[in-house]
Amino acid sequence: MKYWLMKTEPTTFGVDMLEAAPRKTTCWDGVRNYQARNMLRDEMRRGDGALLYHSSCEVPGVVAVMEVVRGGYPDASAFDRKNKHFDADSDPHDPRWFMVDVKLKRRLKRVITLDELRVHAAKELDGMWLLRRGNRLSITPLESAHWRFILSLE
DNA sequence: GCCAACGTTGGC
DNA sequence: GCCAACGTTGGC
Repeated sequence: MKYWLMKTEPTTFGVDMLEAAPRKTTCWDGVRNYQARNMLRDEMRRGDGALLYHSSCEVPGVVAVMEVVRGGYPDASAFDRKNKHFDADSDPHDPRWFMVDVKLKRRLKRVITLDELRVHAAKELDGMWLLRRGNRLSITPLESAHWRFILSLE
């Protein structure tokens, strides 16, 4: 079992919308980056843990714990002409983009902010993807020790 | 295969 | 809105 951190802009899709979704579950579609695609397709499995992170908002930070309830499968939004993430070059018989399903396990009691995570960047959270300079990947792996430490801050 | 131009991300 | 950092594109 692996752990992940998944970024989203709350104005586009945040924890409120996830909580309101049927069975508090959603497909995580629209990822159009090859590195992230490879993780979605090859590495993310049912049962993995994922932290939900809000970016580009007033207080960026970790807001919830999720579980991957379905491993990588083709991202249907790539085939939908009307979808913002439509990709004419993605062949349904050889899909280019993948997604997973995630379910909200619980909201954190409070937001664990980016600022707070940074405090520990050189020690407990050394090597964490999110804290690396210039990192823009929307899905990143999380070491289990980092997962535990972040949740211990709650 | 190089690399300049361009687009996107995301904190501030 | 600014801008650093990075990914992608496309001419050569």
